[in-house]
Amino acid sequence: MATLNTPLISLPRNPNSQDPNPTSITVNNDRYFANHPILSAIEQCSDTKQLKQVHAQMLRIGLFFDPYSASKLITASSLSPFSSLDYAQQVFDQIPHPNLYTWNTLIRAYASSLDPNQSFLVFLKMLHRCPEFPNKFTFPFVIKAASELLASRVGRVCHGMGGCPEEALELFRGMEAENMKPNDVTMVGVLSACAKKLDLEFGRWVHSYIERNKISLGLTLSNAMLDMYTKCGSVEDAKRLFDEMPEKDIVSWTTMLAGYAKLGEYDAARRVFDAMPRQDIAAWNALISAYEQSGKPKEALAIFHELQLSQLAKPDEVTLVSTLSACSQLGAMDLGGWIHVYMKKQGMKLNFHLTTSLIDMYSKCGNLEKALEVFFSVQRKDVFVWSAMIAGLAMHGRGREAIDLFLKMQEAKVKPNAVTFTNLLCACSHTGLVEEGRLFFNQMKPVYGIVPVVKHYACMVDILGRAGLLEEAVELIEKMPIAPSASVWGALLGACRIHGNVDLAEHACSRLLELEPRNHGAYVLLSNIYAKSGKWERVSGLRKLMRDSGVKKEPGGSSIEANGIVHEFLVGDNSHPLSKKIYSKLDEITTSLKSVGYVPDKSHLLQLVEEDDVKEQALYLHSEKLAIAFGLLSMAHSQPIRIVKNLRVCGDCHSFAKLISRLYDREILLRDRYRFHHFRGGQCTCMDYW
DNA sequence: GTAGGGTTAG
Repeated sequence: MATLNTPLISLPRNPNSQDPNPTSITVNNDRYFANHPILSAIEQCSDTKQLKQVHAQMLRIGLFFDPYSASKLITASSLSPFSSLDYAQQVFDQIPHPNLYTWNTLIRAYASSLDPNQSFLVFLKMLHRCPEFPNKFTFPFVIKAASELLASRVGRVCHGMGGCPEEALELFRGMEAENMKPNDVTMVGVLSACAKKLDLEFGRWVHSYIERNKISLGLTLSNAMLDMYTKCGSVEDAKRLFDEMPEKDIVSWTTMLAGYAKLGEYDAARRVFDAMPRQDIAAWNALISAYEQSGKPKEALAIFHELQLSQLAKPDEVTLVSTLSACSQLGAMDLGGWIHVYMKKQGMKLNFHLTTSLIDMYSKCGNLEKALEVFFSVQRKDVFVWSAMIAGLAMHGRGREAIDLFLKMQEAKVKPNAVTFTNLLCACSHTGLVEEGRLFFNQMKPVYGIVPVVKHYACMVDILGRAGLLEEAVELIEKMPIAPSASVWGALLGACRIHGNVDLAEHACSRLLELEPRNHGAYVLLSNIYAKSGKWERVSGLRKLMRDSGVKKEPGGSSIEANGIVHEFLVGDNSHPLSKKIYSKLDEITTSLKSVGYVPDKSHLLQLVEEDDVKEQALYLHSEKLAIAFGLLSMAHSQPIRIVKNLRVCGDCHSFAKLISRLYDREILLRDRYRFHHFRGGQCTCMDYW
């Protein structure tokens, strides 16, 4: 055994000598000592006595505290012809902090023993004591023989846990450790959990596991696997499986359809839709929701209309949730309201999803009172319902009420989540509630157990920055435990615009552009700041920079719903059939506004427009002005003018709208990228704080 | 028994 005396040069410190706490030097690199000569000596042992000698040697020179080496010892003591599980357990118990590899080895040892159920106990201990999560090596070791009875029980539990994929997967792992052979029903639950966790690697492993264990791949299990592949982002794997399936049903087709649609491959999705033997409502819903969720609300509504015309299927709750969401995005309140009436006529009961969508739709379409009506009309409310209502109040600048609602939510014992806090902080920001914002932000972790993520920091920077507390905002950014995102710098930049801080703006802008070089919003904001302080040469420098780097300003657009039809206007748009009338109406408005002292604020107009175009300023009329003029032309006086804009409203359009609301005695509801502006009698609900 | 389509967000 001369090799046993080989000095252990490669060990950084001797763990077995003076160190009172040998655990501290456990090497985490499993293969660090893979070539140590002692390890081959282990393999040469032919009885327990020899093995014990090697063990002693390993302890003496410290090699034992290397997890990989210790595992070799466990393997030898448990799996060799002279195996002794008791001894293997002893060896294991000497390891101060066994790592995943070591645990796996012991589980494997028990799984191969006469009493495989023991491996389940070891597995439970591992879940309790091992800081690492079980991995794919944990399972193959422990699956030997099992009881079908228990397997199906666990299968059901897995299914019951469809809200908690994590636990379902853990159960599967636990089940394997208990030596229960999973059947196809179990695997459906496991795949469904994979799909929810978006774990492709594990999903692929489960696939091969199913094949290796000859679990019957029936229609349902195949469908579950299709779903796993599409959800985990591999539509290729799904397609391959789909083509191989001897039997397909409507679920298989819909799964493929949804897979393509979610990837934005709408043509492929449509081909699947048209090719399937029959389109039930789920298939329609898959198309509608894919469009709605990828910011294509018009396309979503077009499909909804097609569905109604075809009468091939009846809209259900899911259809209406997606369609309402499309209405929210567009500000299409007539259609949204129609859906609400339709639901009542159908006798549909409001579930949480529908309630949330209705509140969101009414809020985003500008009818906050109606949103509140829905909110108070339902008895039971979940965190989505509460959060949507808080968001609604927030975007309408009713921060105090949002906070009140947040407090009521706790009386109702509904636990707020991260989104609730985003909405709440948003409410504080729009209403300038600095103290409250600070308080809630600081309470998140200690009181509610919610760790602030970057979005919450962005809100907080926004709250502080808007209020002019730029130093405190910068301090917060510097102290952030996570890397500030573009939105954090964006919030700071926005604050610099309000408070005219050019130096800080330049800093924030450059940090933002480091993260998102093509963020045109950053250029526009900085340009606004330069323009406001009269630094025109810097404005043109910025313009050149944008041109050279090929960054284009996102064109502003506004939409307005009149008599059930959504009309869209782009900046300088003259494509509307009533364009001529709209422009002459605008002339008329401008003249009358000027007579009461309106002075167009050109700094917003000039900002990033090419020199030559500036001469044709009329071509660059902001879209909200066109939409307002159209609203005045085509809507009854009693009707408020509701406009949705894709960008933030500029100062000039803001004062323009205020004046119109007084001069023409019209209510104007303008939703911009960040919030609502509710103009009435020459005032705006944002109190000019936006 | 199990599988497809859904809600709040700087």
